[in-house]
Formats: sequence, structure tokens, C-alpha cells
Amino acid sequence: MNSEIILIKIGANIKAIREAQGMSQQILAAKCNFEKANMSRIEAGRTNFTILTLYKISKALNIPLAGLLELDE
Amino acid sequence: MNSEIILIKIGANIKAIREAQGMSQQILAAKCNFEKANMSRIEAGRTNFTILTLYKISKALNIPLAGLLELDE
DNA sequence: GATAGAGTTATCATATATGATAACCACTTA
DNA sequence: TAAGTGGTTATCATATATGATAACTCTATC
Repeated sequence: MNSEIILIKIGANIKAIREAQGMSQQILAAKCNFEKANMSRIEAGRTNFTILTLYKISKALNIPLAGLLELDE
Repeated sequence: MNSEIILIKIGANIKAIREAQGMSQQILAAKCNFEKANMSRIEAGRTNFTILTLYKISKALNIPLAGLLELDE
């Protein structure tokens, strides 16, 4: 699996979990203390984000860190 | 749990898994295509590394991505 | 058709990850 | 003692993440 795909898959995971909670990108971004545009970038797999950004998101979604990285590799 | 601790814990996870496989930092770094000094930085929690770096390490250790992020949060 | 909410994209400045190199310490072994 | 292995730390240039802003589309609702 190449790099682009990894980021796209993880972004899709985040989006799916967010939507399952009925939360908007706007709100999720706010809980993470950044702008919705940045969340869009992450969910689309358009940035190779860091562990701490992943952590902020996991906290905001109230799920364990590892829960965002299911890739069926 | 604060940011510093997160990175230190994940670094410790990587180190523990690497050692369980009897692999040196040198070798693991080589499998990831970077220098041992960078692996040392990661294992010590001294850098907020990216998803793709995590992915390289998970591939090199032959474990799923999520396996590196167990934090008992 | 005007307003508002949700999401996307482009752009920018700034901070920091990345990859590399080199110097260093500790330990082992020839 | 010297050489090799494993790991750490500092430093550097370059690439890119981050956070913010603004402009835009689309959809729904008033």
C-alpha cells in the first residue's frame, strides 16, 4: 500500500467516525483547536499529519488513538 | 495525558517491539530508509513524527499501524 | 433570492519534521 | 589497545505540517 493511499484511508476513517457521531468538520476542528479547513485537508488525505494531530482528533472523537488507524492492510 | 508523554509512550512502544524482535536501531532505521540517529530521536519521544514515518516503522517491524499506538489511555 | 451551514481549495507565514553528518559514550571482543 | 556495535545528541539545510484567512460551491431553509 503506498503513502497516498494510507493517508486517504486514515482520513476516511476519521470522517466515518466523525459522521457516525453526527459531528460536523467545523465542530470537530474546533474541539481540536484548529480551523475546519485544516480538518478538510486531513480527512481528504492531503497532508501527512503528525502524531499529536492524530491525538487531538482521537481525544475530540473520544476514541483510542489506535482506533483511527484501522487499514485492513 | 499531555503531548510529551504521548510521544514518549509511543517511542517506548516502538523500542519494546523492536527489541522483542532482537533488532538494532541501526537495522530498523535502515529498513525505514533513514539514519539511526533519527530512530533514536523517535524512540526517545523527541520529535512529533508523522503518520507516514509511523507507517514506515510499522512495515519494518511487520506489525499493523495501530499496534504501535497502544497507550492504555 | 437571500441567508446560513457544511465542506473544499488556495495561499501565506511560521514552526518543525526530515534526512544527513559528525562527534560522542558505553560495552564487547579480538 | 584498537576496532566494532549500539545508542545518543547537536547541528544543519530543506521540505512540509500547521494554523489562519478568504473565496468558493452546494444544499437547505426562510
